[in-house]
Amino acid sequence: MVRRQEPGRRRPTIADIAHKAGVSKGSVSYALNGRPGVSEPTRRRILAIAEETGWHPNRAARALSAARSGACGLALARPARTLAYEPFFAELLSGIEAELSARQVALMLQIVEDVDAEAVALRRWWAERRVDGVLLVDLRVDDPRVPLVEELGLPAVIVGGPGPTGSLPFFPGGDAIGVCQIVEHLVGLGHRRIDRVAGSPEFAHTQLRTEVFEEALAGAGASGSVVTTDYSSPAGAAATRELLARSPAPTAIVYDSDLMAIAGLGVAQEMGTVVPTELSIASFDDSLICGVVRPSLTACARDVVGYGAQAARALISLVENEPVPTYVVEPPKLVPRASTGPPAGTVAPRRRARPPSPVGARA
Amino acid sequence: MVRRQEPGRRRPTIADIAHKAGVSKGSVSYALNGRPGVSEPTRRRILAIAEETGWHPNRAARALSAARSGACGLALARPARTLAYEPFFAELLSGIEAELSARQVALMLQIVEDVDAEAVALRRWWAERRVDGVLLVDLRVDDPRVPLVEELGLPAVIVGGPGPTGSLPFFPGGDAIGVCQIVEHLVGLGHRRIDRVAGSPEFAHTQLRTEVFEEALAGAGASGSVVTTDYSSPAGAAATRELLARSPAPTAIVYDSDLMAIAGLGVAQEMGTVVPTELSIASFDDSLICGVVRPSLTACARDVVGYGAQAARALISLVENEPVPTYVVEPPKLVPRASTGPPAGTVAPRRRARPPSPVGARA
DNA sequence: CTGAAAGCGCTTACAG
DNA sequence: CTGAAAGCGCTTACAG
Repeated sequence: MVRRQEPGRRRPTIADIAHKAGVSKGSVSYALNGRPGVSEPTRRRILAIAEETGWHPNRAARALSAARSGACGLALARPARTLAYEPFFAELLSGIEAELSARQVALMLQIVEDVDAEAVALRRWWAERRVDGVLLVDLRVDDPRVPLVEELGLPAVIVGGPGPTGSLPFFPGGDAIGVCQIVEHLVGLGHRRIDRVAGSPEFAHTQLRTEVFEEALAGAGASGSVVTTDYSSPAGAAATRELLARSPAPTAIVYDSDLMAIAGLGVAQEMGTVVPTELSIASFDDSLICGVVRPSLTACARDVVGYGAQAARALISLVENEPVPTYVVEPPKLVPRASTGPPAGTVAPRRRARPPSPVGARA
Repeated sequence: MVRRQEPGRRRPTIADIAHKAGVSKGSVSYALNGRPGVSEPTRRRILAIAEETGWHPNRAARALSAARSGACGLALARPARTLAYEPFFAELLSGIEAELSARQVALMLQIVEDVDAEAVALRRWWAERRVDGVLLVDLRVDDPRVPLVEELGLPAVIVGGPGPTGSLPFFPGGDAIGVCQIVEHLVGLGHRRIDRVAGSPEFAHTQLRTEVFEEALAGAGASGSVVTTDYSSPAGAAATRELLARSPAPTAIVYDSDLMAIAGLGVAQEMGTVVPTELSIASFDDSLICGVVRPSLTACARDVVGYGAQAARALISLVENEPVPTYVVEPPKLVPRASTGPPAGTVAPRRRARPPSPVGARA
């Protein structure tokens, strides 16, 4: 076979090292992988030559013989610009990336149309041996990916999953605790009519939030309804308009994402509804934006970077057949800001807005 | 050789297909790759079997024989959470990802400490044949990566580069035009003392912006100074404090990133400096945040997602030895908002702030 | 048009 | 401790 002539420098192989060291390729491989089967002096000589020639293993060759690709996959069925607009995913990716990079594991990231396309991507990665394992986010009720990875024997970890699903390790995203904290906060301020602008109902975490939301309201003697959306700003705006037009109107609205909360705040201001005097607004995820918009937004802050990092670490352990480490992330924390206050007509004292520059201390 | 027993389903290989079709592996390879050398009926039979068995090429095997990894690399010397906090990178990555995903090309992404670590990563990727090419961002003056990739013969494309560097295709990031637009806008409003809070001076695009900024000021008979930072919020805040304490104080400050502009706005508000009456603020990149902060921020909007997509496409062409497509991105566009106005004492009419919810229309 | 074979660069049992 | 060899799953010149 004749190879296409490559431009650029030639890469040394173990054959080159074996030749220089006067030993076989097998010995070189043993030495380089720290395995028994070579004498200490030989090992040192081989390592020195590898070092001085700048040898690194050809990943394709190693993957082919070791049946290990050194990559993990994440297929995401969200709009293409989600990475740019949803802080949640940028943060999650940041955490995943840090963990994988540190271990020289590559990430296959693919943005697709829908769940079915996700399954297609997973199956192809598996068939191509492109990845050693996958991260599953945005779990759906009866998600087809779960039985698929189980059938294929493809190591997988669920991130931000609502709870145990099939045999897969799952890493909860703090949705239940977060919703409780927000409702408690609002109820504590005196609200009894609290609506929620939710994300896509197809996602299991949306359903979990809804269940917890309704239970929490009932438990507190409050009421409210849930409008689901596709997470887009326009949908968040439309839902807000709809809720504010109802009678009786809610005195507080909870949003499933910062993007929608901002859109909702804009609608309220357009409609002349004063926040928080006439309407309290609370949001999820506490991205940078919550602290700088006026009024600043009360939000539930989750350690999303931590979720990503821990899930990635767990997946690596799973792939290596090591015990999956225990999940330790910061619990969600409610950050009260200027967008929530007692409902109109209440005598409870107004909280003061926080100083105007919480931003400077963040990055 | 005995393989580790893999759990899960067995993946079909071309040998399986050859066996089922009663032909040689070579014929299967030709048929599957759409090459001459097989009769049409045979080809169809082979394709049907591949389809029905769910065959996909083992990427490692293909990479090993074709000397092509099917991956591109991006090493980034920025703080670990940059992806989460700097909208520029999330948007760039979003564009790159969309383009690569569509062509089944993987992305190796690695966040490292400094330029030297970037070079180490590139060299390792090259030696491991991990990537077929790399994207170079945050180009520095006399960047060591340029001679390195040239020496290695590693296909590379510069993204957001200031201009031609070595033999590499470069994709300018609109820095010069953007700075001009901002200065023109401010000068047009009557400002004559305009300072700038810049990013890291080590980056070539920072230097380019500085040159253009100073020329533009001089050309307009205005003056001002530049303070460089590490792009962090605290640094942006500190620089603002320093500039506002000077005498004469600037009537306008230009920021190199939204993150720093927001921090600067916070400082101004803390110091009781009214924006835009006493101080105009303009920023770069126009992320979501610019439209929702109060006052909303005048910013130069660049098509960062487009930069990423085009650079990725160009890199793929380069790797495939095809002609690199022409660069066509939206030019930067100044988006005037409420944070800029005539300097105090000017009689020019105040512009009105835009309606409060430009956000709802965006996502 | 088709088959048999070599080769990509590793890993790893198996003999010496 | 060391070497020779087979094998991972492809691609591709070379003979028939």
